Amino acid sequence: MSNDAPTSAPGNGSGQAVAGFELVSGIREAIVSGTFDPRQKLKFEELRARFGGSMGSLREALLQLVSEGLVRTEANRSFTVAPASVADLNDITELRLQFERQTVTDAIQRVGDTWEAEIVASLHLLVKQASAADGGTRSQARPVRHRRFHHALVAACGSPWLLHFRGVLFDQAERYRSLGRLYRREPRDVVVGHRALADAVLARDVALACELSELHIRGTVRNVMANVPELKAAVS
Amino acid sequence: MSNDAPTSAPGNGSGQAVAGFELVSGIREAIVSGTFDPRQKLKFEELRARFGGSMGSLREALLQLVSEGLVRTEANRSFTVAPASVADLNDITELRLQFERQTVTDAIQRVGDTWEAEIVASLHLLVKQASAADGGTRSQARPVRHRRFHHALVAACGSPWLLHFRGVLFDQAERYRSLGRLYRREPRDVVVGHRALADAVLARDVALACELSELHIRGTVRNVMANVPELKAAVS
DNA sequence: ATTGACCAAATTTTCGAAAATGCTCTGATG
DNA sequence: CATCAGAGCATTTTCGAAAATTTGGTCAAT
Repeated sequence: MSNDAPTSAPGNGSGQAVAGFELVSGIREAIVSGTFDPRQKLKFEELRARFGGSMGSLREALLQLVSEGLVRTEANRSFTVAPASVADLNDITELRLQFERQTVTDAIQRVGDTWEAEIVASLHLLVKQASAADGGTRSQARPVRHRRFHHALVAACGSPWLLHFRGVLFDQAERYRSLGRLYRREPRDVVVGHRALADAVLARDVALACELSELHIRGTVRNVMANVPELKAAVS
Repeated sequence: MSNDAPTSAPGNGSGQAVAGFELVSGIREAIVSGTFDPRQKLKFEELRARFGGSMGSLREALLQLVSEGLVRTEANRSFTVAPASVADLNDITELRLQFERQTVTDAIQRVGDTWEAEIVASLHLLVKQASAADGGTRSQARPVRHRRFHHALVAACGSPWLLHFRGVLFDQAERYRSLGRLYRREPRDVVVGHRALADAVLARDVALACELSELHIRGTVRNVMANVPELKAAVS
């Protein structure tokens, strides 16, 4: 989906990259974008045909995705795509609201030049690519830039671990977001909402930033719920 | 250290086990207990001598530990033990306090028979083994039972993801706890504190349970800070 | 008709060697 | 004297085959 540093938990050093990168992002992309259905069994043979890699590499990639929560496995049994459900989405959403509030508030209270610059820069990239009707590159780069922008907003937050957890949930949400995009006709306007959010943060308006954040998150959820047929009825 | 289901992120199904279990817990134990120092380089050759396993298995185990935050790695570079620092401990502690409050409060508000039973049972195991001077089994089973008890207290909480994050931090804290035990002469009294906590939860006393929780966590931290020489001065 | 055991096929897990990559020491050059 | 390039060494990463485990089906017994 778009991790520059896959599932690194923060101790207090910097993030890290892990081998088999292409594989991981490839499979993640397939899961997130709905190419593989929830609960589907992931056979090594198939994966190997679609993406390259040997047994070991594939195994590592899948294990990585397990730790991200996109794939499930029991000992000596096969790997399956993690199920998606309304209950799960609700859980993720409520926590996201909480974490986003906390990190944004913290981040705003710690001023920083490079931090502001990164917000402006990532926003620029996001809107620029939203306006370009360049379909090919768009579908690929879109989640990456979206992720980067939202990360920039809260990156100055003082707690590496809270930042990490926020990131995990953001990625999980990306899966549901992507599901929503799949069933939608006209693309939502990503520019105005994000620009307002950035302005609020740069203006150090905590209350406004929190409110816009909540609106943003809830809006996404509402959209997904309305557009994805499987989730309307699906329980488990 | 004591995961029954290593680093499984919760979607909404159940937890999962992953292969190479012995290896993972073995290395984790070595890191948590301080056999391997923070920032130490983990050479495959050494690991292979101490624990069994082939290249691939070891690699998988280490990758697993990376996702747990106990090991670091950069692409095509070696694995190292995650650094430990005061800043990290403080971050973990603050979040733990928050998550523990939330989960305990939630759990108490959802009554449940099997839940109460599990609390009583796990507490029984914990105190029973605390009184036994059976050193051999103790050092092995201690963290497992400790973990199980604290998990039982909050297991009824409605949010799988919050429960997951709480667990991650609990395990991280176990590393620092273990560091503290290493340098301490007489063992702390684990019985009274835990029994009081259990009583408060079973009596549905939210305020008291939260307070005792906070005391418990802060007490651990204070102990670690006071007893571990490396952390007194260590910055990075 | 249902249960239990057993065999065969399919799939996963493990393994150590081969290939690739990063690291260090030496020697040469500005 | 400091810096840089190259070769040799150490370590990691990748790979596909062998071993181990699960799954599904068949047959006999209750």
